[in-house]
Amino acid sequence: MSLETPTIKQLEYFVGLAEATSFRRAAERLNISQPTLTAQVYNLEKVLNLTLVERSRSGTTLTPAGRDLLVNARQVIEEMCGLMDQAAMINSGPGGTFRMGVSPTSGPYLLPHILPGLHQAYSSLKLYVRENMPKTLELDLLEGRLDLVLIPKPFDNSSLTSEVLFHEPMQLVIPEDHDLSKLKKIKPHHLRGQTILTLLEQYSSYHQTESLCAELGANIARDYEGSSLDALRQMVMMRMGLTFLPTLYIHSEIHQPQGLNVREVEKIKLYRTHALVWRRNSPNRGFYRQLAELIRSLVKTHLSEVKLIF
Amino acid sequence: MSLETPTIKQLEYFVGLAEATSFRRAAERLNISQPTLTAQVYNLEKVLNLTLVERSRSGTTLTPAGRDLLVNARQVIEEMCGLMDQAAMINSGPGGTFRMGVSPTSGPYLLPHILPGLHQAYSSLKLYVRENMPKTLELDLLEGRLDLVLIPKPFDNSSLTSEVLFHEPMQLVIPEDHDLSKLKKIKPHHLRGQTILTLLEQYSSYHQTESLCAELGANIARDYEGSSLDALRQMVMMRMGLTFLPTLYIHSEIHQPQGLNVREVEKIKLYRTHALVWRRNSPNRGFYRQLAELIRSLVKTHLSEVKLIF
DNA sequence: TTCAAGTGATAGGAAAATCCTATCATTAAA
DNA sequence: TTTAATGATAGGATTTTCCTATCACTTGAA
Repeated sequence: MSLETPTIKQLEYFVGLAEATSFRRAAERLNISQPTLTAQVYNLEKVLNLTLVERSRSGTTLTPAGRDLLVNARQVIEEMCGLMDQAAMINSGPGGTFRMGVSPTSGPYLLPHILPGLHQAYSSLKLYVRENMPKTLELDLLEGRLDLVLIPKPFDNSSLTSEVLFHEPMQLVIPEDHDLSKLKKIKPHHLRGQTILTLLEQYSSYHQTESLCAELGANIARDYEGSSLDALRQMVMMRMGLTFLPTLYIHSEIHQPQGLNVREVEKIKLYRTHALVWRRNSPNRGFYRQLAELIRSLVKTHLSEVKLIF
Repeated sequence: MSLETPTIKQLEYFVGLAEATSFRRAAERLNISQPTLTAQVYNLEKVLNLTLVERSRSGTTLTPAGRDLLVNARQVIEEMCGLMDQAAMINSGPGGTFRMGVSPTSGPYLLPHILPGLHQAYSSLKLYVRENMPKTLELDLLEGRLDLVLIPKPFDNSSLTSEVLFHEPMQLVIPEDHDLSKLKKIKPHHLRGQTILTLLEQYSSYHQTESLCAELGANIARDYEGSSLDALRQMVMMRMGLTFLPTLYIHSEIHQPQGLNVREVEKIKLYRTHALVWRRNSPNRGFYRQLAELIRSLVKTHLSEVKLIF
């Protein structure tokens, strides 16, 4: 674009004049004075270096150039109206396309229960969901590539605000023909010497599991770290060890752990804490807070049969 | 559109800020001061009633609303660029779509020889040609529905300017088996008592023919007035009378008057005068004058074999 | 911890643009 | 000839836009 562009007002005035075919009538319709209109149309002609309007003592006519540019002027105004409409849309509800990151260990098992309810509550809300490892998501959030992140705690950044959604118990998963399967109630000491499979270190559950194993005297399988819950399940079925899986995963019908047994370990409270995270100073933080509250209540109602702690 | 729209500048500033992700850098690129940018972006946000940009001490990020509206803003600017381009195009040569009216008695026989040359001279020139009766065209021109008219004189309006292009002789057309066909040279008195066919009164040649007939003692056929030169030719072939046809028509190869003879009448100078007409105060009058000159020279070179008077 | 460099926000005032009222000159129509 | 309507112009008030100087804060390096 060159040094100077016309003003939107000038275009509006020009279109108004073209429609009214008279400076005075147009000025009246546009609620401005006739000299103002004269001056602005003249300014427009000056920036474009063209004569747009043919003045006579009996009204005005467009020049050929004026007729051609009238089309363009209308298009510009049209686009501007589109922008205003869009802004109004966004204003009417919390709008815009929010980019949310989720962990692959929770997204597939949590979001299907949440998204319908969100769209019902905020019909104009658009979500773009991206799955990635929590550490990566945290960085994306900090650097503005994401607006919201839904991951298990913990995370450690002071410029981020988070709202805890709920706590999800982890349950021990063992092969059906494993010795421990015979036990109804598994006690902490049973785990001593067992091999425990975990996710990659980038996943937040890793460190939790690690300290737990250290406490119990169980070993962490260093060689095979899973990158998905499904992978962990497969590895347990192949007798590579035991693992802790989140209740939501176990509950999800698609992944009924056939050939596996699920057990609680007495006196051990292992759970992951899901949180919704955003930048501390985000202008939408008010809305994000509402969103967290809504998600919480949605989980409560839609996942009432799952043991979750709020 | 509501009461107030953003400014083009504000949109440009906003886009610049979105691209630079920092008020200072953006301000530098946009050649404005940082406080100005801050203020204008704030104004934009106020008009739209939205927060577009998330400010932090380490640069800026777009909010979801900001990202969505960035698209719209770019579109508006795009359209504005289109307008500027169009204006530049029109500026580079005489441009815009000129609406020209021609008489059906001259357009089909004259324009094919002219238009190619016009487009060669002014490559950006666009012409929209409309055929109609001269009287109608004159009104359309006066009321701004046309920019230019190419018709035979005369016409009588003081607010119109015209430039004579050339004079075109009219020639007598008679059936091959008519008595006068035997004569090599036809003299004025031969026409006494003959029936002369003319176009409708709305055509400019009518009055000329009328006064000539009165002078020679010939009769005008009141019952059958033609509305096209072809119609006149047909009527002559059906022995309904004689007529004067313009040289250009006779010359046009498509209408070689088979079965008819063309004769000049001695001492009679009947011709029609073609003129290019425009509104006296039209801003393009300078260009129209050039156009007339160009048409004249095109006719001279492309129709040199036709006897025309300049 | 300290310091330097970078961020956006703010204040105050200058410059430019926008707009208005009042008026003029010309034209078209009554 | 008069009357009403047209667009152009002058002068001045108002609003917007913009700049300089400065502040408050954060970040990252020393």
